Amino acid sequence: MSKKSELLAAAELRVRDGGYANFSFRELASEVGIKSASVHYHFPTKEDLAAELAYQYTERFLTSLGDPSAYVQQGKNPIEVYTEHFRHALLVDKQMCLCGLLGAESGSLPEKVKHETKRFFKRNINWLEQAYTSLHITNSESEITSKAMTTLALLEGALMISKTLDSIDVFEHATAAIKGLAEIMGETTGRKK
Amino acid sequence: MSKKSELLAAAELRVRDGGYANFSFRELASEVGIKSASVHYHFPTKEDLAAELAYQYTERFLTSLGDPSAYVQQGKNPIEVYTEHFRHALLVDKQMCLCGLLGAESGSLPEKVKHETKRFFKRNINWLEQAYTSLHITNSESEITSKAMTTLALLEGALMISKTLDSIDVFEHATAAIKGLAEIMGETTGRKK
DNA sequence: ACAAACCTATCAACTGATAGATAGCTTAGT
DNA sequence: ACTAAGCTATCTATCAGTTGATAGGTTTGT
Repeated sequence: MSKKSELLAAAELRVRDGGYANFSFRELASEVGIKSASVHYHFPTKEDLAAELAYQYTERFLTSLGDPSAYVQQGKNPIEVYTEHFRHALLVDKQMCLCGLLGAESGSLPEKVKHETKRFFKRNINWLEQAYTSLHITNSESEITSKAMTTLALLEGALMISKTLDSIDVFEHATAAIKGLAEIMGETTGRKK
Repeated sequence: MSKKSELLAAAELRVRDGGYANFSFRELASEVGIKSASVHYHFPTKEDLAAELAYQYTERFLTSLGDPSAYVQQGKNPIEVYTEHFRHALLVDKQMCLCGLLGAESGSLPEKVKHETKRFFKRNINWLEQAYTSLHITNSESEITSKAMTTLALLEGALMISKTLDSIDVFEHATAAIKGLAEIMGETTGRKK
């Protein structure tokens, strides 16, 4: 692994724990065994480093997710695959979603970093829309968008609260609610039961 | 307003924008017109200041919410009252929920601050449980807990994402889903349709 | 010869925190 | 009524530490 990617890995741990302010060039440098001035060779400014971190995090996340419709063809539910990624963050990584944390701080984030954070959410909503479309349970596009956004918001919120309370309860209830989303929304949006 | 509460007000704006690291004693001091050393008179350490901020935020939030069952008696839905509080943060304050942000950072927060943040969430879940109980739509206690946790997670997540994307869309879809929660959960938990 | 990857040394700025002084108010003792 | 003691809220001055960033030099591989 190159020093550059070692730096990003070290930064990721810190940002997912405490946000943008929770890492310094000196810390990262000493962790990977170089000097702080050398970090500036790879990343001109702190803003650049964090922006690239968020960019690569997004790419890795989406690559790992793969193609939503492929899961359906295998008889798997892509939404369950998606929730498993968040469960992994909570139980294995024991860390926040990088962009969940950056998003919360977005009000005081450098422009490039905020831009990459937005990109993460847009891409994720898009993936979830494709997933719900592939499941072809509901018809209207607005219902699909609604489910996609609700799913993402629920997972980000549940991850944050479960991590804070040191208990998986909120997360488990949230994912149970997502499983019910398919039947739910059809009932309340438009059609009255 | 006393200097102490002015300091807390100034700190709140900054923390709700960028988290624990986004305020300094000097900034607060100069904003309220005293010197940074004097801030230590009111709050021995930064940790103490942030902990008191989170404590008072929680008290103010719950006081403002009032008694959930009282709304039911007035023919109002306390869950809608609750979601309005979050909508106010998004559209009027244009800020995060203080504890939503601190919760995201909880991995690197001083102990006292993390404790107060946990307290916020526990109290809010409790309030929502009372609210869903007062509505007596569903019966089982675990269904009520599930709805309470899901509602909170959804609102915290939706607020964060809507703020980041600079669009109310995610928030609107999330609150619509909460309105559907009553009918939803009964369908999916236990009873099969 | 050249460039990528690193170094040393240093900068100005900012951080939380402390020590010690002061002015003004309140209270208790006589 | 006067004073001594103590509290509240602020100040000046300063500390040691950290921060992101820069200029310019060195090493290493091709």
